[in-house]
Amino acid sequence: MAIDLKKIRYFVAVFEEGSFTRAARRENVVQPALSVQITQLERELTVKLLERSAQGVRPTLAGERYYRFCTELLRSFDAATQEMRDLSGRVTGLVRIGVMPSICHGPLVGVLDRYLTLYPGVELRLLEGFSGTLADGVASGQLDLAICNRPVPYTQLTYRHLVSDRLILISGAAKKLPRWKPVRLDAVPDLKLVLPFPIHAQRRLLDEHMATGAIKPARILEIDGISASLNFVRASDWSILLPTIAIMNEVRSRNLILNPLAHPVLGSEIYEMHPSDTPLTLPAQRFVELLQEGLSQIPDRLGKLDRTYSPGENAPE
Amino acid sequence: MAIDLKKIRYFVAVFEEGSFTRAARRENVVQPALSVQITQLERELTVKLLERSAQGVRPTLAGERYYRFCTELLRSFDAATQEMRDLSGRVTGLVRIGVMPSICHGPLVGVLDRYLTLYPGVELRLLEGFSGTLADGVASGQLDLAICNRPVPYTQLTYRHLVSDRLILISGAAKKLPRWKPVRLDAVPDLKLVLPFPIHAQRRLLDEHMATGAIKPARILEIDGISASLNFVRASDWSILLPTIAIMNEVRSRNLILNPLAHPVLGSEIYEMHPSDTPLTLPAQRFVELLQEGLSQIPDRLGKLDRTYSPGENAPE
DNA sequence: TAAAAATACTCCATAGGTATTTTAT
DNA sequence: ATAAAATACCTATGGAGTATTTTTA
Repeated sequence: MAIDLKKIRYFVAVFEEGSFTRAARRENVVQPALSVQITQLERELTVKLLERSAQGVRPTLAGERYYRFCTELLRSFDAATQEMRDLSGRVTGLVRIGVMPSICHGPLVGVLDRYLTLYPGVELRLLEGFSGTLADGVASGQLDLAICNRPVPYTQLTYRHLVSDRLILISGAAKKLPRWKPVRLDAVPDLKLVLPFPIHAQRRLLDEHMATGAIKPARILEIDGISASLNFVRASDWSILLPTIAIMNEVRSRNLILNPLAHPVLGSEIYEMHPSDTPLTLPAQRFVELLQEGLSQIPDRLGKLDRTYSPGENAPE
Repeated sequence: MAIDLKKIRYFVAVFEEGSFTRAARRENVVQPALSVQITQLERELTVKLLERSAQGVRPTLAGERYYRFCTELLRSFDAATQEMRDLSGRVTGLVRIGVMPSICHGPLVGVLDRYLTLYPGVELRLLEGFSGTLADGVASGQLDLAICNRPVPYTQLTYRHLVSDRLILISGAAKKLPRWKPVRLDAVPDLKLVLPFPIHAQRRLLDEHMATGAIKPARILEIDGISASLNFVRASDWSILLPTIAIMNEVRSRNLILNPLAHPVLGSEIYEMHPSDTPLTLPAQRFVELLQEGLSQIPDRLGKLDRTYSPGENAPE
């Protein structure tokens, strides 16, 4: 009867979905449940919040206003709840994290595993995405935290540098390059390069170097998606430029040839990003710590590999 | 199971009452109900909010923090709910009003009656109190609105002047003063004056005039409470100074003698006061409108009486 | 007529009540 | 020994499910 957080959540869902039926799906209830709850809400408020039609619902002016209030309320409620959980010292609660693809492909696997066993009380929600998407997610409160390259500066977001990485040239075995030998990109003969889509910051950086002639690919292929790209490269004589962390799990793979870049040296900076007005929750802090630990081991290992192992062998058993 | 507004209200009650038992009484539920709800809340938050003892409860640090959040949440929730109700144009919802005693005694009676019949959808909560109490109530969010004299300026409160009134000398019939004849207070022989307690602004004003000799009471009696004072005055030859509005319902009473003040002229300003950051809700607005209407009629009536009726008769039938 | 929402009912989970036990001073 | 909170158990209100009707584009 009275208004409670459930009614408010339901209203937010119906508002955002523009449909009782879709909102019911999202909230894992049945459409009539929402129908009666929203009707009761409107009766309590003595005001119509939504205009119903055969195409779904559109908010009234009052509905728009109430929606803004509801999202604000839920946001501060969730924040307070998490703050209390953090105060207990036990790492529990919900944490929503966005991670850029190269890290998802590389170090995340091991970090995730350790994180989940170390903190069994945590409910983790993970989104793989590019810097722009992730920044939007964090800015809109959909994500608590994102791991990404520094994107177009949002003023309401705080960035913290985690680690500096470098791009490495990755080629299929068919490309007869000397393993581990540093290469000048403008000196690689018949360089056939797989590139990500032009929307990504990484790609724009590469474009600049192609414009100056520091990178002179013979051919270009655009594939968006690390797995797809790597699988293609593996079975061909094409190459791709990725942060070293992205292939940390494939370092031993004999059908990938890895070459550090002698020129140009292409950096890849990895940042942690969260809303400026909300400090990281405890589960989020712990995630960053574990990830940073995982990340900091990479350069060492690659460097060691670089020094120790001769052409013909990527790494030891 | 999940945290909802009910749990939050219960926690606020237990926190404020310092006791499950008292909080249960306040919330109209039974003690074990609160006990399990608060326990569930603590489990959800994974943190102890209250330290239980045989003397009741005291909050933990986390409890203090959560309480601050909860009151803030409930406040903004209630405000939003009322704002929605106002948007509907129908005058509904809860309105909590503080009113100073002289108005309670005088014009409020008729105004209340009209208000309640005009707006049957309104739930009214009324507190009689003095300026200081009322200002505290409004500042702390316990009251939506107060009708009072302008008190010590709170910065977060907005005042609006409603009407100017004057103090009038009210004496028992045993005090043989000429009815309705304006008097100089320093010329009233054997003036025995009933005064309110020194904490009130009104009293401090009178004290100043007594210090300057503008008022020279032969004797003083302190009674706090208009009804008590008037009843005593009615049956004696004592006098009291009150705003004219306070005795508007007793103007015809033969055993009260009323004399406007020729000197000193003592004003009584009546203000409406509410939190600066929250505009008046619709039911509150309507209350002020009705009250102002009721107040503005008083000076006319008294003025008319003053001119028309001779000594020996206060007013017509 | 085909969607989407509303209505009517049935059922069950859970909040709240009653009785009692535990705890701390 | 007393006062307060916790626990155990029971009851009933109300939220959610199922089936169906109503509405409108």
